[in-house]
Amino acid sequence: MTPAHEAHRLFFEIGMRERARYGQELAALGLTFQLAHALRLVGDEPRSMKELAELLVCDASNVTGIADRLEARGLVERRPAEGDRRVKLLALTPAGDELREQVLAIMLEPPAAIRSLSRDDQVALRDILRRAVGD
Amino acid sequence: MTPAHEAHRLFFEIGMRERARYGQELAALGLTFQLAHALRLVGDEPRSMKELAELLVCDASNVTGIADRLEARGLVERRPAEGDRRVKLLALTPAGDELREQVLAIMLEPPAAIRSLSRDDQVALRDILRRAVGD
DNA sequence: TATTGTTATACTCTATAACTATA
DNA sequence: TATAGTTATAGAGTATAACAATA
Repeated sequence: MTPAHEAHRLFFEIGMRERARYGQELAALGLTFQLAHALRLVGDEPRSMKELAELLVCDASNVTGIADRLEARGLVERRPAEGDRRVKLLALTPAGDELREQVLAIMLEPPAAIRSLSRDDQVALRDILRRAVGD
Repeated sequence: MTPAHEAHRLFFEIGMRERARYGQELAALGLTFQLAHALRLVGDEPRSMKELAELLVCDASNVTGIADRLEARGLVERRPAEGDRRVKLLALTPAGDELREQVLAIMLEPPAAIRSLSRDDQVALRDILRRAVGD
């Protein structure tokens, strides 16, 4: 097994653990991954439904339901856009903004596997991953 | 942003890209991630439904449907287990074994981000990830 | 009584296609 | 005609609860 293959295997293993961790923690907030992800994206700035579909990499028809579920919980609201009456913008409510902060805390928390590394290893890992994504 | 946080962000980014890549490639084989994952796990050795549920980290009731879909496509078969007539073992058919090989080729292929690294970086990444998962 | 697998039910995520109201 | 959003529909993944067969 090459170093690249073994690195990938370990990468995948850590990723699966993470998926389980934040899945559980988001569920404790009553959120699925998709809803949490949408909440993150809407929070950066108000988004049209179409924009959100592109950011979520899903068909536009799904965004109706995602927005419905977020809106039903009072986390976002649909607003008319200026200049084009077809467009609706999704914007966070105060409650949505508050919950989004908790989502960010969960999603941005480094995995235990990374936290367990020495400071030097964390820096080396960051530098290698920067090169990997082509910085 | 700490090195651990940035490493996590980059890690997550590579993971999302990978998810999209193998999602597409598995779809070309007519498989979802869950079905492909189940096929991988069954292939190592015949598994009882309960075992498979544990390995997939899902409720046992889901495995009935997963097994149904794989069986409908002739990829696995249910076999009686010896010694306990409640238990059914899932085993690969020859067609399932063949498709599983293609699944493994897709899932074990290192991400482009890792392949693009120098040999030294690949080795360093592997070693750091080994330490991260606690080897 | 407890366990294995199944069924029934319900919710979410996903895509495609058809529809509406705008542009 | 084309686009933004919706609705209808269908399949897959998920969980809970109730059930049959077996232990």
